[in-house]
Amino acid sequence: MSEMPKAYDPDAVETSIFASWTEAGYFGHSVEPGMDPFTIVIPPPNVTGSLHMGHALNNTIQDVVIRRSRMTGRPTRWVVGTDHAGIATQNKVEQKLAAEGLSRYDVGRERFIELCWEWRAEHGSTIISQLKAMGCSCDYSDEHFTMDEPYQRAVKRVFVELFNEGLIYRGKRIINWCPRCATALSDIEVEHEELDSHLWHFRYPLKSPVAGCDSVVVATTRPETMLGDSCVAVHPDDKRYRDLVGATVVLPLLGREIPIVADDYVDPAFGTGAVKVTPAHDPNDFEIGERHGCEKINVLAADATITAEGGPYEGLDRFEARARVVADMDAAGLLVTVEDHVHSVGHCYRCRTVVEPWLSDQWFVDMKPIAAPAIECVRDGRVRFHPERWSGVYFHWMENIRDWCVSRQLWWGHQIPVFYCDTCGEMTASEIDITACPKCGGAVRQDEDVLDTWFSSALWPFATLGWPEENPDLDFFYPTTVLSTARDILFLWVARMIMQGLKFAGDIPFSEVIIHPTVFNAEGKRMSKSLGTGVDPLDLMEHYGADGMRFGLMLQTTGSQDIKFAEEKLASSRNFANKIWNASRFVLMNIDDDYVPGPPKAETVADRWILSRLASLSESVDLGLDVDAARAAGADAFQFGEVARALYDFFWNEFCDWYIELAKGRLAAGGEVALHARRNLVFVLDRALRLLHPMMPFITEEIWRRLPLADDDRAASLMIAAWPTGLSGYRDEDAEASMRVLQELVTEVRAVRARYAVAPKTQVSVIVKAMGADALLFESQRHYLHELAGVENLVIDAAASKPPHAAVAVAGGAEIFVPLEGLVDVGAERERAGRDLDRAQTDLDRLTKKLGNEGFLAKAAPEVIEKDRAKAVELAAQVAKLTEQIADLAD
RNA sequence: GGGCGAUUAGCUCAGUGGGAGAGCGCUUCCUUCACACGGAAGAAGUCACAGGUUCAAAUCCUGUAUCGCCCA
Repeated sequence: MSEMPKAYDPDAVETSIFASWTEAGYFGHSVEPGMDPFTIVIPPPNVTGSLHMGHALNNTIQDVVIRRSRMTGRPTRWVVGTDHAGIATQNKVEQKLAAEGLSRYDVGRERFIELCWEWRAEHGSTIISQLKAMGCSCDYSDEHFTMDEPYQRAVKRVFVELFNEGLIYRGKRIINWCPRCATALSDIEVEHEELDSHLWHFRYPLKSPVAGCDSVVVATTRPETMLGDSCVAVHPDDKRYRDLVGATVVLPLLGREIPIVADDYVDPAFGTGAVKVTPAHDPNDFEIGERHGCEKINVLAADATITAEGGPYEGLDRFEARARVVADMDAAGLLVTVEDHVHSVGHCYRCRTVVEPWLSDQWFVDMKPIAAPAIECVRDGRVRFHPERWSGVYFHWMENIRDWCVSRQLWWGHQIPVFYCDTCGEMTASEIDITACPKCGGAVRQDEDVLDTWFSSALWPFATLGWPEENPDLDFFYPTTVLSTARDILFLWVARMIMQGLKFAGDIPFSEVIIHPTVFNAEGKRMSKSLGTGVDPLDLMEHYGADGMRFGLMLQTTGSQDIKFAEEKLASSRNFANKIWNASRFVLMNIDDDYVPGPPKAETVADRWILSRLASLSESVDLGLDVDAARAAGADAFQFGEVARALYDFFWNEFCDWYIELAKGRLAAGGEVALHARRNLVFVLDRALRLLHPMMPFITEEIWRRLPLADDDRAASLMIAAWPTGLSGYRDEDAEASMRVLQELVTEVRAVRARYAVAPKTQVSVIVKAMGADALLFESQRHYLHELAGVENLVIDAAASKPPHAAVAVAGGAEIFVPLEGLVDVGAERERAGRDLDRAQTDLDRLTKKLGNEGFLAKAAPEVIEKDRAKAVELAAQVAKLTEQIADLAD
């Protein structure tokens, strides 16, 4: 066995360990009838993407739960792949063309799509290789892409079935138009932002005065849209305008004559109570226009310049047009006033351009019928959110769901499988491309638009398993088990997968949905590459190792919905890895070739204690990671932060700080004593490494392979070794209580040494005044005081009294005297003992009062009362001892 | 306007009814044969604020303030 270096070097092990896992085929999957599979589909990262902190967190979470499941022996499968990301990919390729002075129209649709595939071949595996660097145990032999040929068939099948059922329709509606991307967006792809703007009040003259009134004042936040006004609306009950309903307004600047109508939608309290109505450029105005039969005048072109309808403003950009309209109204004396106004402006979620509500022909999915079963499956608990409160957010959206605009004016994506006949006008949806109209045989042309990328990603959990073909994989692995994702795609993706899974795969797509926290930077701002506020996970892995980054993220993954990224947690995680490395190194250095593996043997208080703590750790890890264990205990699962802390505390504060130190003496003793100490160390280390492996796969694997284990415990890799079970028999409350007393004694003696700066090598004498169980415990474990506190001469005596020139302390029920000839500062000792006394007295007073409270005694749980009584007795004894010590120190 | 979350040590955050905790930072000491990416000891908090429930509140309820997110 090779010597272990003095410090853990992630670079030296990660690549080779990962290669060994790959070569051994551990990432693969197999159908094992009769077994309960554990499946995850990865949220497919954009093919244009590279790993960011959100990916790093989310994929660590998935790897943690899937590695644990694999170790429990369940057949596991982690489906990996990428999303074709319509807008983002198209942008990349267009940018490349632009560098050559070309647009997509110059190369044509067919060539452009070829270029997209080329781009994907060249760049599309970046993020997959980054997942490998993180150690993610995805099945890389089974990689999917949302534009794969079989996937395209699934998308077409879904579209055609929805079409034939009448759940997909085409219509002229107001949609959200991104002028930069030149495509429609669905409602939830628009991000609203409050902006400081103005409310402009315009005077619109009447054609002829009515009841002495010759004009009406309207207020608007988008002045340029007045070019498309086709009526003015007032509330029917608004007395101010009652006489004007039916009158005609002459639209300034253009001279168009438009009516004044009465409509309930108008809020009399907003602005002037009269609103200009632009049916082609506002969804509410569209409704008003429909009700009153007004013209829909489209004054914006696809690139957000003014159309010919805008008369003299034709060709101007929308913001330029706004300025000109305002200026011209002002010049005409029709600008009444300008108020400051904050309003919510929609931006494209891909490019941040201000979107325009715009009238155009688009395809929509009628959502209400497919939403109902998707609401039900969460309501009845078949699908559960973690944390549970996200189900409320889901319900709210699903219950108010609106039709989904699924057409996009892009080239890269799933082209809508609808064919129009130029001869008879028939519209046919077909899974296979057709060239002739099935009705009249005339020539057909396919709809030019593509589907929303989310339309295809909604099929991810079953399309990746081979749907719509019936096959064993789909039967066995669907529904999947866990879906882990960020909250920002709860509606865009998660809800739609649930709806489509139920509708097309006949079952929920997954049962557990983990909504993980969002990672913000240290200032609490969104991480953004363009703003330079991001942190690159690859840099972090370079500094802290993959395990350090993973564990550091897990430490920060608490119930909170935000993480303010704390890099120092990664530093402590790297240090933690090094600590484990060195503890393991110590254990292995103390094992020679003659060592015979064997079961652990709880010979000493320390052995019983560490085994009990190990059992407790095992339970905590299961509770935090296993959904069934958590549910049985009435808790929510997926408590990654708590699990990470439990592992950290066990390894560092219990195994390293105490157990290894306690074992040193026995190792030195040789013979049977040393043999059992070694076996215990190896056993505890083995089980603890298994528990840690899902979070820190590399270092645990590297160490574990070096452990001299019995054949029963061996496996070719820790990755496929058995998950620890059956440790609960090691629980031992007595050993834990004894250990607490011993630790207290050691700590008190160390504190005395530190107080008087006793040199580390100098041994001290200690007199302990103790009786009963404490005395027996100290007697049996007296060597520990020597090993851990440098105590050479320990006297345990129930009748001891304080020698002169001694430092004093109390631990549990025992009094401690440390004679330090010529060193002791009596004043300092008194001060110290006085502080201890104050603290003990305060606690005792509080408890005495509590125990004297009738209400407490009558209503509190008996074990709580008992615990407080025992504590009060101990405190009373301490108070007496400290009082006595202080009196002695007065001499 | 509606909903959700947060407010605990200098910083980042755990802790959901019964003794205020961790990591980092800080102070003192120590390179002792696993580890200085280390060890030992220590200082440090009005648990945002105000009411309420309870024998008992950081924890449950109500309200307020501040910050963040989502929806309309």
